[in-house]
Amino acid sequence: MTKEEVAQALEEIADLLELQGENAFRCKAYREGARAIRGIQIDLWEAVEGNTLAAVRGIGEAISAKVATLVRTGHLPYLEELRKKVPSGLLDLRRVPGLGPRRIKAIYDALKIDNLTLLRQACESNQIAQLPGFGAKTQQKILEGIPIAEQATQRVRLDLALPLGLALLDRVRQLPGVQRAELCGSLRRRRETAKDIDILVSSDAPAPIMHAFIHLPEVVRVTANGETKSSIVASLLVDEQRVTLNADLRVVRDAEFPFALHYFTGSKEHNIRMRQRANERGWTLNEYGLTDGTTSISARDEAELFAALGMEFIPPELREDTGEIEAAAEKKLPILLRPEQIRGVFHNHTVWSDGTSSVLELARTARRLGWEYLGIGDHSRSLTVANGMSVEQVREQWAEIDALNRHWSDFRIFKGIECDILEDGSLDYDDDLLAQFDYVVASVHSHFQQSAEQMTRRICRALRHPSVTMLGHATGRLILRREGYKVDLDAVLKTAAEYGKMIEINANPMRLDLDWQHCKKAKALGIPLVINPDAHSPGELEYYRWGVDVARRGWLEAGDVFNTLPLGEVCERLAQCRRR
DNA sequence: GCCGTTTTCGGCCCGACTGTTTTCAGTCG
Repeated sequence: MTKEEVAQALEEIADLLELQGENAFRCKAYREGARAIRGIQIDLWEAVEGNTLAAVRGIGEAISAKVATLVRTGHLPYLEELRKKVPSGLLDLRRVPGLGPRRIKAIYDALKIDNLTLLRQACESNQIAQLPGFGAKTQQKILEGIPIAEQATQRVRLDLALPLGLALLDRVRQLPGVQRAELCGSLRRRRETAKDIDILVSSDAPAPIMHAFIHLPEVVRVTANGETKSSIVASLLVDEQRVTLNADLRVVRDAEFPFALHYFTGSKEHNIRMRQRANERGWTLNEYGLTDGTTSISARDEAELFAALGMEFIPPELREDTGEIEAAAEKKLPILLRPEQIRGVFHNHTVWSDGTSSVLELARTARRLGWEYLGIGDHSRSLTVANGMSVEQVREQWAEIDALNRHWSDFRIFKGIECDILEDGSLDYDDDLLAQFDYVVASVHSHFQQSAEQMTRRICRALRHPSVTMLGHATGRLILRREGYKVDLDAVLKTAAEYGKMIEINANPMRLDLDWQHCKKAKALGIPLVINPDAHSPGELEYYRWGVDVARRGWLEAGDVFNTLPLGEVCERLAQCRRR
């Protein structure tokens, strides 16, 4: 049992106790326990055997005993008993925004509703609004939240799906008889979420490959098994989280591979336009080839396929029919940003607020990544839940960074802040202090439910502040979990352009915010984008790669992204921003 | 369930918001 699995078991206990109406602090204690388990530095097995678990803050006698049982046996009778008492569907209801444990329990006790389908029916027949403590508005909110909850159970975030896809691809590539193999579909295009994994293989002998595929160790169920196509349900631990997804394998002959690769990569909209283009030239394009009915055009790879239609190679990330076909025909596609062009990042958290490591630990990792600079942007004072920094702490942190900066001549730590944009668009410290940071990331962390007008006015006001350098996570969305706040992003972009402000691509795979669609708009307005991992630990600095994917989908080139600049130019530009 | 120079019982972060109420419960961050 991994720490993560133990932590998830404790969280499940918390969820189930909550749904039973258990004392909220008792539930919270299990959540704290889960957090503590995730945070312990030593090996879990050693901690259990050495009997040191109960000494960890947040873990007492009861939880350490349960963890010991879990680690030693892989089971926990207490949890299994709880599961029997609480219908499993109630956990799905927790995904509905605005539905917490108490309302779920109330709904279940009154109407025996234990799944999303029954919940929708009850809303539609006006039964929820009749319950004490509920009303028409609550019922409407629940009804609107059900699709979000359903979606959350169907799609999987890219950062979880891609490792599973790559693991399967790696297995497939090892199989005898496989000539070429690639991931296709939304994973290849690097969409934010995936609903399945598509793998394409070329081979002259599909049968043994099919057989091997459905017997891979990751397979938990076989849903289809034909001569050239098989479907499975695959499962893998990714970052200690269990990820389960459908996966399809298609086998074609090697001459067909480029056409099939293009076809199965999509998007559907892109493919339709490509087939239209082929038709205009008297050709037919499908997954097996490009032909005029009598002769077929051969292509060794996708580039030759595009060339046959008079186009540049279109990188998979651009294949959304948002202008890439026309640009490729005119040979005007952008030269997309590459991960190795990133030279540093801003907006990262340390133990000064809610991060897990010191400034020094983050800086060491940044240097190992080959970067020239690292920006620290801890939380500002209002965000007490994230241990936001007081003015005194800000000054202490500056002293620490100044001291560290004396160690390196080829590396620089910038003194930044992730400053809360308060309810009215003012900032969280006075102007004098703000002016002394190397840069300021301004972010919204409160009053999410303001009207679009209020929120837009609020963010635009913050952007006009002379000390603000860049806007953090522009919409606050959490992928598959929470919609962003209502805001007129076009107006925000316009203001950013007008006042010379940058906009962050928050590369945390749960956020990816600014999204790729708006990156394109920002680029058109000449707004510099900044890829920020929003790291809360050294390992999370690597999140920047997900931000590069967003940038690529947003047509960004190195010149559009601020943190591709070398240290000297970054210093100059930040100084310029402060003088304005 | 956890914790302890307010301590072994009685707190536990808390303010804002929404929708439901007519003073408050539930949810969220």
